[in-house]
Amino acid sequence: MPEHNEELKRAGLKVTLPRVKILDILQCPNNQHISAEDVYKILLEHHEEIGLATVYRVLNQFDDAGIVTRHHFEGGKSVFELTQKAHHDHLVCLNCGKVVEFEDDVIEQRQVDIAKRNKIKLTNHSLYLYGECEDEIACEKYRLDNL
Amino acid sequence: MPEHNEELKRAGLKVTLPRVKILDILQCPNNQHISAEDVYKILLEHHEEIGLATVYRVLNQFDDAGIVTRHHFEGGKSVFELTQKAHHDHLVCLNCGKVVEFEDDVIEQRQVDIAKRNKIKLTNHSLYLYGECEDEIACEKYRLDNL
DNA sequence: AATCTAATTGCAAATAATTATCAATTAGCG
DNA sequence: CGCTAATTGATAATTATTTGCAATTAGATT
Repeated sequence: MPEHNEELKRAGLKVTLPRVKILDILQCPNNQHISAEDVYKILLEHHEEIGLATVYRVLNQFDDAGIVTRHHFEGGKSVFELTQKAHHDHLVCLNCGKVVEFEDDVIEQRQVDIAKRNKIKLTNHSLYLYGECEDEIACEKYRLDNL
Repeated sequence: MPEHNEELKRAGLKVTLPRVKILDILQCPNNQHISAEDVYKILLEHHEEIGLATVYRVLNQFDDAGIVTRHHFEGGKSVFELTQKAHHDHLVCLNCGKVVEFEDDVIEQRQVDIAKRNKIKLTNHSLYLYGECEDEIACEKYRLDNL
């Protein structure tokens, strides 16, 4: 927990209950790639009286501070994940919602080359692969577990 | 124009004024990668009395029929482009909004491999590169021209 | 060409995701 | 401990998009 305090202070943010709780939730392996709405739902389940507006505000502050990374998966709403040390991209199952992270140096390098060739200084990129789990039974189980 | 009629009929859609006008707009080189709102604005400029809801509905029908492809660039709103024969990805300048299309067979192939390795049947993907034009003068000019 | 019917449209109201307002509360420096 | 700016909660506002429904219309059928 004290590591949370440090992270927040480093970002110039006061250590408040909403921020610490939200970091706790983001840290949980089940909650990688989670939407603001879902963070809010989990807070409710934990009987934390934190407003949805605060969740949005805090996630935006975390994004600005680089603590979380925002993604726009298909489906309209933003999802957030704790910023990892290493860059990676995402593979998403459209049936069960499972997200697999991957990194591919060849793809990364070709992106840089393409940008250079077009005389554009690359600032960031998003690569999302969408598909369906080949193991349908495991897929359905995952979907139900994360209803 | 008759080519529009054929395209619509093939999709099982009646040939109506809104649909033809919207296809006209999408076809214009200036309007590749255009939002529903912007299609609507152009219709207004052309004094076409077509409602915004109709624009959304038609674009969705075109998307379902494969006539257009929907993209989620950064910034929240969907943009549409006429579906091209060949798949391609996009490079977007965050200053002027210019969109460059590119295709890279190596990247495509690696995506397929990554999906296979993770036992997910790839259905589609989105790859967007974001950056800033290196030629700032041309960039600013482009931005102003497309205010 | 007149008729018919299901598809289409326009408008306005409804949703969904997110942001802004503002008064009340609070972290943490002095 | 007191102060002040940062933070929060509740609610209203915004933005992007969809939906309900009555009126209109494309195009198949007489």
